[in-house]
Amino acid sequence: MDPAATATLKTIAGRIGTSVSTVSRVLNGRARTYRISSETAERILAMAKELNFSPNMLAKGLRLRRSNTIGLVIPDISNPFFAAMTHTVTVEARNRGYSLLLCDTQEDTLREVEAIGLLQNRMIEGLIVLPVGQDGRHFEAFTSGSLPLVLVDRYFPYLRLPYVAADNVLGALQATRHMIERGHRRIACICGLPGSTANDDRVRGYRQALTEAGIAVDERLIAGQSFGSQTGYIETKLMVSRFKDLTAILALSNLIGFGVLQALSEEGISIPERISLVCFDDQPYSAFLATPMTTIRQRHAEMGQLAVKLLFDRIASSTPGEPEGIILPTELIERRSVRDLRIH
Amino acid sequence: MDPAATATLKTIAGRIGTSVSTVSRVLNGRARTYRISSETAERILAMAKELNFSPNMLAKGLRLRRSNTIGLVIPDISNPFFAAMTHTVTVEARNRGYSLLLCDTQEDTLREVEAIGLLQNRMIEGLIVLPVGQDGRHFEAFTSGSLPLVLVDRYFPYLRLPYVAADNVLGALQATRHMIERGHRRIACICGLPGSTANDDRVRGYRQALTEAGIAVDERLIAGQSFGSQTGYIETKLMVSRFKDLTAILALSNLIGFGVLQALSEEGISIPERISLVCFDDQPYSAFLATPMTTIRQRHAEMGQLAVKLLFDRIASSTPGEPEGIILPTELIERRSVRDLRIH
DNA sequence: CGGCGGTTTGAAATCGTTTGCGCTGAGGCT
DNA sequence: AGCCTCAGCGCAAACGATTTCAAACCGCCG
Repeated sequence: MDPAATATLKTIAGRIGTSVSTVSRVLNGRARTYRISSETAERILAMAKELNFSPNMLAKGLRLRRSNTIGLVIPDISNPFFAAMTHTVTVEARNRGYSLLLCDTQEDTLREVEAIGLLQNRMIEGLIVLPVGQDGRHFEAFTSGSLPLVLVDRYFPYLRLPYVAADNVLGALQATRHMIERGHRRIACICGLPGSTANDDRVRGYRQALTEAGIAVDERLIAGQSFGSQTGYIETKLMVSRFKDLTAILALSNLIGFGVLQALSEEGISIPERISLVCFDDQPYSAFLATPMTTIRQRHAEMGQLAVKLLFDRIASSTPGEPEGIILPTELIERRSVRDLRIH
Repeated sequence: MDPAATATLKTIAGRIGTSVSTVSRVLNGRARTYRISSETAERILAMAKELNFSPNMLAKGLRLRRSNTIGLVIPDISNPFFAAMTHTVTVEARNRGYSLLLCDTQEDTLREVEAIGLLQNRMIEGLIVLPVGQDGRHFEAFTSGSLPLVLVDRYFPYLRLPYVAADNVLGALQATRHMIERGHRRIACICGLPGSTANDDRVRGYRQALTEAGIAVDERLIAGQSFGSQTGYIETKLMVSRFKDLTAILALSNLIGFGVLQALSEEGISIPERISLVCFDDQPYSAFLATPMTTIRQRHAEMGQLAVKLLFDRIASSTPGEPEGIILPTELIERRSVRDLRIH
């Protein structure tokens, strides 16, 4: 019924009356170089097709010490930003004949460490990690280049590892300047995971924009501990009740943005009339929101493609070379969630 | 520096001065049953820890004929509906000690077939597929139960295979009835991939609701060929220009909904004043759209969990038993995108 | 007729694990 | 003394593929 499940080199060899070596050589297209008679070769090919043979990748991987597999470790696939990245990575990997082992760490460093260990046992040839980002010690082992690794979105400046990330400082600068130019002075910054470059760079951009405009940074206006929507919700509730003079919010992720939206809507605060808002991560729905959202676009498709390219470059060349860090510019997508305070 | 990469049973055996068999047995916790002296066992354990040993899963899989891996085949991870599903599947798989091989078929049956073949070579122990759904012939081989498979979201009624899906007929019924009850008679249905149960059942529900209300089904009001946003965009443009008496649209997916939104916004048609809209798939952003969207919620988290449960039940029990089909009810989430024509 | 060269193929080792079976030596029983 | 039992472990064969080394066969030359 299904000999496919069990057809092996030996099966073919047995039926043809030849040895496994010959079969292997023919099936790997080495018939010529090993001078297998074309008659034998054809019979083997025919039989392989008939039995619907395809090689056991485990055995192959064991022998060849390579598995044709790469690993992808990601904090949370249900986040559309990560999902988009995953999409391009799977497709690119497939195009190169590689399979993809996926781990979702749920934004938990411990699970991240576990996942990476697990993947290594599976003899993956390369690893793309979107790290949780607070702690990077478990990546030190990779600086030797034993297993190609590329970091995406968040990275560790003190580790010599290739990465591709968005220019988070620039993004926050663009967002904050945009609001300042429109007359905003009291701007809250609702943050993600402290310690991650994605967060800290954004906060730095925010501070810088304020400072260069001669506005004192009010530390109480900087709050938040994670990239989830709860952070946005809670911090917004607190902010609007505490600081009546607040006119704008910078949300450091799309999920945080949701929380802000929810809280503002519950409080009956309208955007942008009472509070202006800029969110990180442009999304398909951003334009269709009640107030079309002004956002900072990160080029996630390009990030994914670059990560794959970087990774396969390293897989291909045995000499790793200098690890590159690629920073992609961000872009401000202006819609209607920022009010111009100068008019009126 | 990193002996981890190369530590093997042999390494440990060599250092301790014992045989690999003993090491294997101890490391598998079989010390007692094989009567290994506790002294030897402890030395082995200690050495394993020291060398940071962890077994080569390829070799293990080859020998044991099981890889501790399952496969997930999905049309498009960047679609939030699928992303949410993927999230629960990865997490559940991990909780059971399994890894996850992921394939994105880009809604292409050919790639789907390829992907499934590839995964089988990797000796996966089970497979969850969200099929493209038009053609299911390549699933026939699985009805024998050789490799546990569960279908999600779309399925094939003529194949005896376990599946978990939403009650699409019900969903469309709920949506269409909702609109009819509010006085709508001319309701367009913008469809996804014809031939897939997800699409066809929804269309059936739409027809049924119309029929039971005594409204003649106008075939020209049923259009669309794919679940993507372009379908929504194009068909909406055509519909509104052709049928001036149209008062409502049923969009059979969240992506189609985006297209509808875009087209309507370009045409300057307001929701729900001129046109009412109900979309399949409730999303986090649905409530925050310009017009909070009335949607049909499918319980994707439950679907993912059930799929995993079904799959592991089949993996665990060698006797497959009757394949179960599980249909999850849908739920209408009423917001404000449907106008009540009876008032006013 | 021995050896050589070219052609076609096979045997066997290897990758890292697991596991059925059997070996060895000590002690006890008759 | 002979035999059995049992603790404690090792040998070797798998799993399915790749690859090195060399064998077998042929014709042909000297």
